[in-house]
Amino acid sequence: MSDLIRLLLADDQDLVRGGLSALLSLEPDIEVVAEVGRGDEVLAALRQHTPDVALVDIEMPGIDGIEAVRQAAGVGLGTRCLIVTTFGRPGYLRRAMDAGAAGFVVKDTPAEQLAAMVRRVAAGQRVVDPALAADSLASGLNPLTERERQMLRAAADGGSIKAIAAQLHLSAGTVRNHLSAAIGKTGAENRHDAARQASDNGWL
Amino acid sequence: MSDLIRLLLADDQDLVRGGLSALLSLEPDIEVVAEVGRGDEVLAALRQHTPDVALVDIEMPGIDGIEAVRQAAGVGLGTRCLIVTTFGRPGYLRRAMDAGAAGFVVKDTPAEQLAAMVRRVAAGQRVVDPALAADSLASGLNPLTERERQMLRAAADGGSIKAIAAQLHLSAGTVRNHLSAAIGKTGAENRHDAARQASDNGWL
DNA sequence: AGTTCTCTATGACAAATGTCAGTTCCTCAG
DNA sequence: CTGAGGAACTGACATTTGTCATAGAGAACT
Repeated sequence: MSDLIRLLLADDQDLVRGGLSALLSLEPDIEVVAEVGRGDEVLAALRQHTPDVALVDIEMPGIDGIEAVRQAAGVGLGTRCLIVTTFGRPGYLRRAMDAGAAGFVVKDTPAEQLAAMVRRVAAGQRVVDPALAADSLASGLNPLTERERQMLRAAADGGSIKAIAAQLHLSAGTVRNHLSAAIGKTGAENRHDAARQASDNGWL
Repeated sequence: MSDLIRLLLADDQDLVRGGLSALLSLEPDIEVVAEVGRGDEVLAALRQHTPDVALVDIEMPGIDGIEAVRQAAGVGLGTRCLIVTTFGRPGYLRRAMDAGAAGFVVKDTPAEQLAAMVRRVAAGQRVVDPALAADSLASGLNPLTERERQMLRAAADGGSIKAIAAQLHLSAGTVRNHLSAAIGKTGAENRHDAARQASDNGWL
């Protein structure tokens, strides 16, 4: 067991990444060995630096942080991934853990606790925000089919049903049926409401 | 003129605030004298600590950062405010400068430049992201009336026209007319599209 | 082989929505 | 005082949207 934790930082906001780097570099037992600003740069950086822990944001250009973690878990480099995100959406937590993340914290966690969480993840423990874990269990599994998620993602841009149908190469009637199903499952009033709720739950 | 810049940090995300604090504390000529996590705590902290510069996020609970800057400018404490935000929306920049901000930067600014910007603001200069300034000029003034903005804010939650009418104590027909006007002004297809576009421009 | 689920699609119906024309009231600049 | 413009409202109209019944094709599971 090494006494120095080697860390990779992945966050698209330069100022936030730099801040976290400064914060963690204050710890004597943590060394930031690499920083990336895009999800699709994570895997290459992991291969090059083989850090002990990767701190990964979800919202990033390229691929999102959860996909990046999935890729990292697939190649078996042994890096343990800690998701750090702005939005504590229940579905995010579940998807992150399914993808092989070792931990999940939101960005309004007290700054003093971050280093402790990194150490726990490095030591092989799982770290999860307790309140968020409760939410995740309460909100249940994602009830939407893949097709319904596609419809809601397209609907979130604000276009008409005709536009969505053209975008997905389907008939307008089919789009309406899928959206109607999604509205029913989410308990929403209309497709925009449904898209918002599904997004808030991290289902898209 | 003091050789030590005394700084206030206002950001609702504890991890980001802590990171920025660590980042700026590395600079020998900058001292973080106070941190707050809500917009409505800014004014009291300014009064208590009278810092030279305040670094203020826009998205915060209580009141937003732009309103906090307006309050700060109103009482004439001499603190110069630098807005630091996630979203580089044209309307935000204009509103921030109107409120009396001394500078405006987005969170994907390179971390190494932050201290330099704080120094420039402390020295009495104005600091504005050039690309954003161009966008702001190109996008023009907010074409929406106060009433239309209210409608769009309410519509963004996804409710029906009836729900919006009840919320604002208006008849459904009036709400439809205002929304129709807003749709026309934004060139949107429907009210949800209009709400999204107005929000992206920082008009709400 | 049968069951179940998803995806696709059509047609019909009711409700919600967007548009338009026209009116009243109020405020503010000239 | 007058005119311009915004806010509020009504009624009428066409379009869009949400719902439902129905149905065939394909995949997965028993």
